[in-house]
Amino acid sequence: MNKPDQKRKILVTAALPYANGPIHLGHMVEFIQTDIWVRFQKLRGHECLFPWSDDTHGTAIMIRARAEGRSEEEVIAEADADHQRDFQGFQLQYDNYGSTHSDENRQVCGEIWKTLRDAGLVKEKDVEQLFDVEAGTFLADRFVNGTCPECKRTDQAGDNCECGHTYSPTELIDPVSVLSGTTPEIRSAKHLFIELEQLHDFLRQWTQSGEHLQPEVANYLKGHFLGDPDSKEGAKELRDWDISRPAPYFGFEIPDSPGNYWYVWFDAPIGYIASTLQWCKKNGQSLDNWWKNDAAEIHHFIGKDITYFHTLFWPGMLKAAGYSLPTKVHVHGFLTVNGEKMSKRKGTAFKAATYLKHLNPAALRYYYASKLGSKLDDIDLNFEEFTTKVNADLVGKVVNLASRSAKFVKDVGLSETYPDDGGLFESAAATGDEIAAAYENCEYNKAMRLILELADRANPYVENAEPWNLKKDPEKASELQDVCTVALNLFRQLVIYLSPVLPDLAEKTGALLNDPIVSWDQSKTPLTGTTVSKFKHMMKRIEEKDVKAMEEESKAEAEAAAAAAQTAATADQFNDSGQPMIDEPMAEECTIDDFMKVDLRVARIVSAEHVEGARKLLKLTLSLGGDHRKQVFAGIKAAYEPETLVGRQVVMVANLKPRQMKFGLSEGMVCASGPGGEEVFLLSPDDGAKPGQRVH
RNA sequence: GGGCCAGUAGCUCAGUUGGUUAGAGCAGGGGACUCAUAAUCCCUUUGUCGCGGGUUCGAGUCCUGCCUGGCCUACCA
Repeated sequence: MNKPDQKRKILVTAALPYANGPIHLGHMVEFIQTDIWVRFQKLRGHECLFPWSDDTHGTAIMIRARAEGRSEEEVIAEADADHQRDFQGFQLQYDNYGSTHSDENRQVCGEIWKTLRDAGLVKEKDVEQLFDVEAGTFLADRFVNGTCPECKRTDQAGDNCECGHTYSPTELIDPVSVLSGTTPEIRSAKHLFIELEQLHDFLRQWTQSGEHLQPEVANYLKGHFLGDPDSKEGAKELRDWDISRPAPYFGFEIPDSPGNYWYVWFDAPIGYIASTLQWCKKNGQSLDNWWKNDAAEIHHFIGKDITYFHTLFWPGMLKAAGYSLPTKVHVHGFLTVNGEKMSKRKGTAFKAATYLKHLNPAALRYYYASKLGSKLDDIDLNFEEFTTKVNADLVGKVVNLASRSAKFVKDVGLSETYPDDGGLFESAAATGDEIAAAYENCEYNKAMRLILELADRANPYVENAEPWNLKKDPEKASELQDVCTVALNLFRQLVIYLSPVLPDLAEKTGALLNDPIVSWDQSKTPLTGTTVSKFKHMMKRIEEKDVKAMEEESKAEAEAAAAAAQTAATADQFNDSGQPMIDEPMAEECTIDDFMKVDLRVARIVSAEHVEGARKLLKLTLSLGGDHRKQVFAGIKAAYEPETLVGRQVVMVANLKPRQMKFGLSEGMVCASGPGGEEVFLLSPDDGAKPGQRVH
């Protein structure tokens, strides 16, 4: 299809990491897979662009921001920084890193939306959904628990029960909002839908052509969604896709539908385009050159869980909006750890950052490469295998070639002409096409196998040539140089083949032989006549203690998180630190009369605002019920966003003598604990307390 | 419940359109070497190819039933 000597224009994407959490080694399977493919294409001399982005919208981010008392923008900015730090740690080579909460994304979403409207694909329908009155939000399924209408099991998820039944959250018996613990009410709201069925014929043709998808994936779509017009059951109708959410929602408001927002799955994949647009602006290119150009290929790398979105909605949207369709969607399986599903609770959902503290990114890149094929099978991270594989293959076989021969030619460099090596170099060069095909088809495991077979031929060559004996005889100096020239060339050839996986090793090899590795074609011609630098260690062996240290740390993180969650949820942990009492020792004994002098009252915050010029203060208006209002300046600016405080009940000192402050009169104090700054924790009464009630 | 995928040596996997005694790496056993990060090289043990039927001159490979595991099952991000 594509001749190897033809320069291709390739746009590659990986799934956009969600801004609601850290990157773990499961994510890294896909990101490393994508990065290897991108580096491979560049090495082959193709023009390859990898625009990437955080995925930032949706209810989950909104809820999290509220819970943490800060803005969504703060939450996603922090996630963005954390994600990119991890990606750089793993040597991922993306060209642009955007955000789905960007101007570019809003713009492209708007343009695509308009074409969908104009094409008559959008329709409105009323949807009944559970609404949490206290939290003031509609509840996505996962934010509701209740009793299964079928088997009456209690405490089941909003859309399915462990008995296997699926239902709508509105059918739940005794539904409870997991946000507030209150009983939500059913409310009807207008939603916007895309009538995907209008694109049925196109989607069948596109998914079943055999060009764009792995056969299992095409099969899955046919069996599940599209049906088969030639079968007994016939074609199935594609359901309408609900792409709007009513306010409040963190996302983009739909321009022609005020109060409604695009569902995160509408704007997330458009983030691929928006990130490309950002890159184009910086580099003076036209977006259409990538996204509306038949000569440009588009490749998506995704996990099998999001197949549906990328193989039906996404091509449907692109088609309707006049953009290029994906050339290929590459779907991969999940990561298991030591044969089991990753578990945050058990601490086997290793964070990328935790891994990087203890281990070399190259090791994981190689290990994943050696396991990844073109199928959807899950791959397993087994640390014993990981250690032996990296040590035996990379250090023992590949790097060893350089480490056992480079120092013999440090002073003389490589021979001027490439010596007779019995055809080793040439046959390994011939294997290059097969290795390249394996990379191209995402069969990295096959590529690694082929490369290691070559390494298994190179080491015996050195063994038989015995350079360490040649060294002893000054008359055999040129023979020694020749043997090492062969060994180093075989080594360099392997490193070129491995360079998409191990960019770091490629760079060090370039430095050793004073000829940087920049192109796949360098594997076809031996390097001669260059000087050879002093050999330095290129890759460290993996030590068991480092693996153990990472496992321990991850386990400790998991336990700490679990303990924190439990303390918060049930206050059932009595192993609290003694530090606060040390920081602030007990005050002098007081009498009940002393205490009664202080009039503590439940109050509701009815307004909260920033005070211009104040560094620490927020201005609060507190209601004690009826028309009793108090104005209070509280030093909690660093810990709370004003919007999150409104409506909240707190405990205040109501009879405190008013005090004239720089910004106005303060008529009381809100009770809070903590040392100050960001560490301030307001006191709140339990549910049922009423503003104005005295605290005894 | 329905669907997709997988099940080959202790472990990780290769086995092309069915064709001779089923392969590799790691691990295990024995030996060699000492240039190299206890690295390397040579030799070597191990299989009811998940189970049962069927098609065929011939099945790991095709069909079928079952068992086991992973995943998916659209308003979940």
